[in-house]
Amino acid sequence: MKIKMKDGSIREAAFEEELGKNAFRHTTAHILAQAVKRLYPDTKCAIGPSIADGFYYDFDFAFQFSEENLSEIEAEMKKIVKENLQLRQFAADREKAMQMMEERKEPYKIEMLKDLPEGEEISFYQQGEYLEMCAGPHVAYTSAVKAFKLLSVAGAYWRGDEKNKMLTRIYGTSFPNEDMLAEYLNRLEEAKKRDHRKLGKELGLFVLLEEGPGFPFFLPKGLILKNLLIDYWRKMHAKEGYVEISTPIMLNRQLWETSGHWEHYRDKMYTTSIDGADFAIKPMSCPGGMLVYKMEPRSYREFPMRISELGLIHRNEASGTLHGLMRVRCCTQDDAHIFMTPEQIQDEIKGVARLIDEVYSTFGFSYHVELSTRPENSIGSDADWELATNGLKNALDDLKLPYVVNEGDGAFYGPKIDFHLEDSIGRTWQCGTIQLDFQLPQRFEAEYIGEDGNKHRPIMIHRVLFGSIERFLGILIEHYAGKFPLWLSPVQVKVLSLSDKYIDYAKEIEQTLKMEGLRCELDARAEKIGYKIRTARLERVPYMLIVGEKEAETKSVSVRERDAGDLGNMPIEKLLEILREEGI
RNA sequence: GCUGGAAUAGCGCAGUCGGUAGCGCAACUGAUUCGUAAUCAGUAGGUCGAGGGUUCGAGUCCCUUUUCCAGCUCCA
Repeated sequence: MKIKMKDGSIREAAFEEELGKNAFRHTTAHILAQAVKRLYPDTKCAIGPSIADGFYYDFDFAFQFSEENLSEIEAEMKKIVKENLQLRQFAADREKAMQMMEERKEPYKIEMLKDLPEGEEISFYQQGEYLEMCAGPHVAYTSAVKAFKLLSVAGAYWRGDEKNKMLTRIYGTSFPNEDMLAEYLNRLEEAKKRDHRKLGKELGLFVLLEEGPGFPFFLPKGLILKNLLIDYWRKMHAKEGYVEISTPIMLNRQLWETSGHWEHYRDKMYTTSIDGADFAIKPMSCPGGMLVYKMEPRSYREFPMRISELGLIHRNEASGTLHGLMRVRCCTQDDAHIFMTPEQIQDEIKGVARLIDEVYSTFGFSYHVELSTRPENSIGSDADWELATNGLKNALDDLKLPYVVNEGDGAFYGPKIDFHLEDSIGRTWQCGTIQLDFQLPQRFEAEYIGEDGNKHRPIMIHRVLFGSIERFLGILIEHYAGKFPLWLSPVQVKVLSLSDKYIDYAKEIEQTLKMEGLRCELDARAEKIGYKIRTARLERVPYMLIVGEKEAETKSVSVRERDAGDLGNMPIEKLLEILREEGI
């Protein structure tokens, strides 16, 4: 069973197990709140749920709270655990509940109370002197919480609305024993070593500089990766009946007015003027694709017409949201627009979903699916939205793909299916998406001649598989922890010479491998072999070839694999055979 | 954008009470010519993110600002 946690992450888990863990974490959140109230009685409490790997509690402190305060709270929490307080549940009617919360001067609880339906009994939990309005469930005694840790402090808007006051959120986690806590913290540390920003720097893949916040620079090895992903993508699309185009990154204001972007997406667009006319740099590729569609009369016989475009797009994302390659201001979307008849909708959506599954399986990614519905700031009629949303739903049902619904999270022109991937510490990122759009064809007055000889309006799908190549690459780096499969490795083989005496032979090997199309480097420094191996390993090079006297004499190489270690001595043909089998 | 933190050599970091900016790795030079995760010695490298202020004196204290980190909001 899939469970969507309050922090947005999706977990596969047995329901009872999940409930038990949640009750446990939720109780720890109560202990946290009780400790805070003891230490700083003026603090107002908001909410404190359990989340995927722990819990949080939102407070409104009467003073400037910082991480330095966490240790004194932890000390107080330990006391509460030791006191072994019982958590007693009781119900109260609305009036009584209101009275209790007013006595305790808890404005956030009062606000929540006001929103609860009339006549409903309200649940409370009491532990020692601390009273919390809460539906539960909880564990029975505070002493059950044997191991916990407060992890970080952050701001969070009251009720998740940026118009509201920002509260102070304390994150923590708890476990039934110290070993489990230590193991969790250790796992977190290990995961941080896979961070694509750290690996990107260590492996020389990309860099983000102060001169261009959110605008990544690709370094030689990173660009090899990016280009390899593109090669893979192009081959796949050629096979799937797509034609590729490329449209300008800058187009005039009128076009963006027609598409609706000027009105609905303007705050994220970079604009400029040319010869006195307004222009915008594209935040999406669809309007350009639309113009290509409209170039000449189209027939139903050409449908489904699948037009792909690796679009370089720019979006002025808010500064605080930037995150390595995962969230940038400039990226390459592996876009495609499919024009079709209404009858072709189901098959096309299913075809794209299958493609996405194929791509993600190739890299060994697991993903979850969300259906995002009509947002507030949208264009188009209710009927169109319903038709489009049902179209996506039916396709998902047909495919038997489990999904969660994300109300109001669709694009302004249509609903979408989103495919989410996880990074090394469990944050999820939207990558693939399939969007059904009735609006753009109308706005651009796109047409095709049907079987009946009359003009009709085509249906349009926008879709990406990677999402953005940058984000996908970020996920990829973390997924493999920098140890890319052979076919993706920026350097596939490194030749390590034992001393200068064998450099000529080492160069000969390097040349042979390069002629075979392998990405190969030679380490000919006057260093010991152990040191060269160490360097190559840190670079995560899949194969190391050691060449010295023995190899030069027998015209062979001694092979070391990144993980498997020594593979022994072999002729170069044998090595090539191994590499081909693995896939180059 | 919001809340809280951080910024010192290419990278990873130390720098106490405000009193001469340091360590390791990398780089460079020289020696070593070596058999599976670090050979030895030496050299060079800094407007301490930027701008202002307090002070006899600021990496250190204060203000402004930029970027980054965690989370929120938003999103591919």
